[in-house]
Amino acid sequence: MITADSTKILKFLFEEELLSEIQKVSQLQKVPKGEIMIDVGEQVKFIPILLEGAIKIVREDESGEEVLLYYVEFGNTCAMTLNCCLENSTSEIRAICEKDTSIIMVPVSFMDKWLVNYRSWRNFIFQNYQDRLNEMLKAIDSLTFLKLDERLRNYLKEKSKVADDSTLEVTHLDIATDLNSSRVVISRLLKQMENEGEVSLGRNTIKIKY
Amino acid sequence: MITADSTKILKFLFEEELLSEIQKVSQLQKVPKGEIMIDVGEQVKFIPILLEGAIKIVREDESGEEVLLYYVEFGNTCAMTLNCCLENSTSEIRAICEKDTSIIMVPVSFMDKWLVNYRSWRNFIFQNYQDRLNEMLKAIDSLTFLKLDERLRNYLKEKSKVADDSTLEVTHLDIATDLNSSRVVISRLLKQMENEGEVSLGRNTIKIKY
DNA sequence: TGGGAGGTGTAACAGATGTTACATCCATAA
DNA sequence: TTATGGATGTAACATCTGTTACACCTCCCA
Repeated sequence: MITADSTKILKFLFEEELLSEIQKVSQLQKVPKGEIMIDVGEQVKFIPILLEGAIKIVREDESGEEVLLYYVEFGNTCAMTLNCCLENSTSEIRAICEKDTSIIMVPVSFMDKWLVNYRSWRNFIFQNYQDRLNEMLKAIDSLTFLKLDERLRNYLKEKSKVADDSTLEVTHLDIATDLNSSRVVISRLLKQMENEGEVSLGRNTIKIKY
Repeated sequence: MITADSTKILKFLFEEELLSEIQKVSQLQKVPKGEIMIDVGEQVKFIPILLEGAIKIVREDESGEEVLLYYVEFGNTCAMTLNCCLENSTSEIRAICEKDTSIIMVPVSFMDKWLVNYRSWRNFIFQNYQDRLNEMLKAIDSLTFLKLDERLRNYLKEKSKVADDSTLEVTHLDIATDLNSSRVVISRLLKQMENEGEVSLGRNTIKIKY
């Protein structure tokens, strides 16, 4: 059970009746920046809907190497997570809070009933599957068709959009991890970009110039 | 309208009543091997369900470079296509018949109604979204974490599985296109694999040895 | 029968990315 | 203040992948 106020900001997504159902059965969770919300191999038994903040979704292989898949933002849920809710399997991905974040957690058991009863719920679920598929496609495009320097540019742009700030607090190693590259390579490319006047670099900060 | 026989082989997926609805409103389409079923930028107004054969799904960028995403086989549909059915947008991908193929084409307009009325339809749709997301994840893993030689091995294995034949009819150029690489590189790697006894090569054929 | 198109083999080279090694700088805790 | 760990800069080199060029083969059609 959560307060009616929490759900009110989702009223652009769901009708009044569904909102009050959500309010009755869900829990509110606040997770601070940097914390791991869901890790690879964990069971997930709730559908997370993001009220505030942003979540970074990354994929990890057996040897511990990572790659960033996409971000989940306000009013969205993570379809990769729906996946393992429904199949009762474990998470294929890691979800890390990119900012301080509030989430509504809806028990999986309501999924099917609401699909039948609420058109807005159906729309919500399908819209999310579609968005996630499109994000995955973007990731594949980037990995397949772009050189690392272009991937880096896109990464910085995207991260700056999510943070809503043209100055990023991030280390070269962080970036290397997200792009599955190495720190030296990222430093090299960033220095090049600085020389071209695209960014200015400082300790733990990158300022993007337009 | 199609024959009842055509839908009967889907009875492991749908209940009797839904099967007869599908039969009433759908069309059967046969597409020969090699033909493009759906191309990038096309409108799609039906949900394709595969009765027979296999379909290769590839992504293309602006400059005409390609990469193979995954195969769709018997009893499945292509969630990337559902995508553009529902959004009324155009296809982000190209679907090419890998074998002679029969498809049931269900008009999009029934999608929502059946979601409400048939649990088996809901399961079908969600299972397909999940399968596609997992395929996309596999593609990302492969692109991110594997060297080209391993990607090539996986490619040959997968293609042989879909063809149900350990001898593939394929040129080095075909493979290079699917993996977004170049013919010379693929020839080089294949020759290496032949020297290691993993495959034997002939004109237009690759035989996989275990 | 001759010739062209497409498929394959191979060498030499180029460019992008990853690795290793080491220097320096900064922030902070002891 | 000093010591320590993390962040960054840079050089030298290794490796993987792509490119260009050319030879030769097979198939098929004019």
